[in-house]
Amino acid sequence: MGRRSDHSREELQVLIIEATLNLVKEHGADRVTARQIAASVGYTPGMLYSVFINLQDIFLHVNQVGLRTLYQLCKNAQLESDTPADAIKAMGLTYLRFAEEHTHQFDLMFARHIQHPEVTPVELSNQIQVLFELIEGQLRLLNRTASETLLQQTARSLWSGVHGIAALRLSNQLYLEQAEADRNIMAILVTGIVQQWQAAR
Amino acid sequence: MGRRSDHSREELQVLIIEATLNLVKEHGADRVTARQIAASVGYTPGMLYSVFINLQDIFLHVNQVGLRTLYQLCKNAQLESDTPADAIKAMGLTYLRFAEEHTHQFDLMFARHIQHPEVTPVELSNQIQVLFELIEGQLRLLNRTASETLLQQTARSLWSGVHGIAALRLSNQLYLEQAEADRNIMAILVTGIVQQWQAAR
DNA sequence: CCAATATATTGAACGTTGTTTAATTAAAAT
DNA sequence: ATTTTAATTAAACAACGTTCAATATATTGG
Repeated sequence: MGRRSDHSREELQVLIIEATLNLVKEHGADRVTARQIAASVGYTPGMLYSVFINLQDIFLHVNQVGLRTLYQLCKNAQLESDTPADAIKAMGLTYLRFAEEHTHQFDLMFARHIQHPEVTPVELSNQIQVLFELIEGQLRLLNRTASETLLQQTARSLWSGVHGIAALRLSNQLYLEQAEADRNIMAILVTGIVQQWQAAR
Repeated sequence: MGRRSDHSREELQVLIIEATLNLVKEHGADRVTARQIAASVGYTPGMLYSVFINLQDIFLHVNQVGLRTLYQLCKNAQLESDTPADAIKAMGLTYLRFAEEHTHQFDLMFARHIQHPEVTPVELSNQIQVLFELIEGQLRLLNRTASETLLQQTARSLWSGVHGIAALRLSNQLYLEQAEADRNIMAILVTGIVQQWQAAR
């Protein structure tokens, strides 16, 4: 048709990202096609490439939205908690819930090689580091003398642990029939690591 | 050409699986195509579908090989260890090393929705459960009174934790410059959980 | 030993996919 | 009103997984 300008470049960007997010949530990233995205914003596939570099670039932006959401959820969970240890458990629970309720989105965010680039863009890596800092902050409240290095490693140990539970849970590789098994496993992991951290000097 | 019978059905199966494993190791599963596999065993793509259902079926068989390898490596690591706690750490290290040395293969095995079916076939799930039992065996040596439920959950907490570290490590999402950071993080995780398990009743 | 049957393998096709680009068409500028 | 500019499209490309009729070779029966 030629120039339509129903939407500005920025509006188009937001439109595409939101449409893609919805499609991902419904069908999973690996079933979302450029033609689907284009159709759902009322344009042709070619247009997408005047706003983004390629599909991967679109998914990257979708993941930014996801990380922002996850951060807000963790932040809220933390604010509603009484003690630092509770805050950490609450964030873990939030993480598990997010993975469960937004499975496809979670997959896109963390499953390697599903549309992931060789190097994570700085905007994304910054957002992840901010999430780490949320845990580090709570940990520091529990132990003011331990080294910064140990603090960072402990935070990553917690984060990785919870992430692993979420990942295996989603692919049904925990092999425990009990309901809430993942919650219990998380509690074991978190309390074990936190106790050790509190005793560290 | 028609009937060639250079190889029996079973030979062909093994040939295809091995060829695919090599291609996966080199390029990653998402870059491996049916045409590549066929070419590397000296046949045309159509033939693959007389031996396997589809590409996903081939990858599933490749993963069986991977799990067998991983099991053997863990078993060896365990046998070379003096104490149960050491054995668990050694298996964790083995896991991290496997993920690092066979990144693409590891991705295919554990990254959700990279050619994964809705339900994991029983042969695969059995192999994973056997891996769990390796940890459970060592844990039991450290505490003979705690309940079976807690034992299973603790084993999964350890396994998930190590898995999470490997997964985040591979996608460069640990954000620690220090060499061997993943090893340290693993040590923190394992000792924390194991200590708690030893104290449990 | 040759003809008939059975079957392993192919070759070509189908419907998709992501991406590129020339052509088009409408808005903006003159 | 005409020219310029640029947003959008339509069509094409190569590559993908998969299917299936055609084919060529083994195996069988006479």
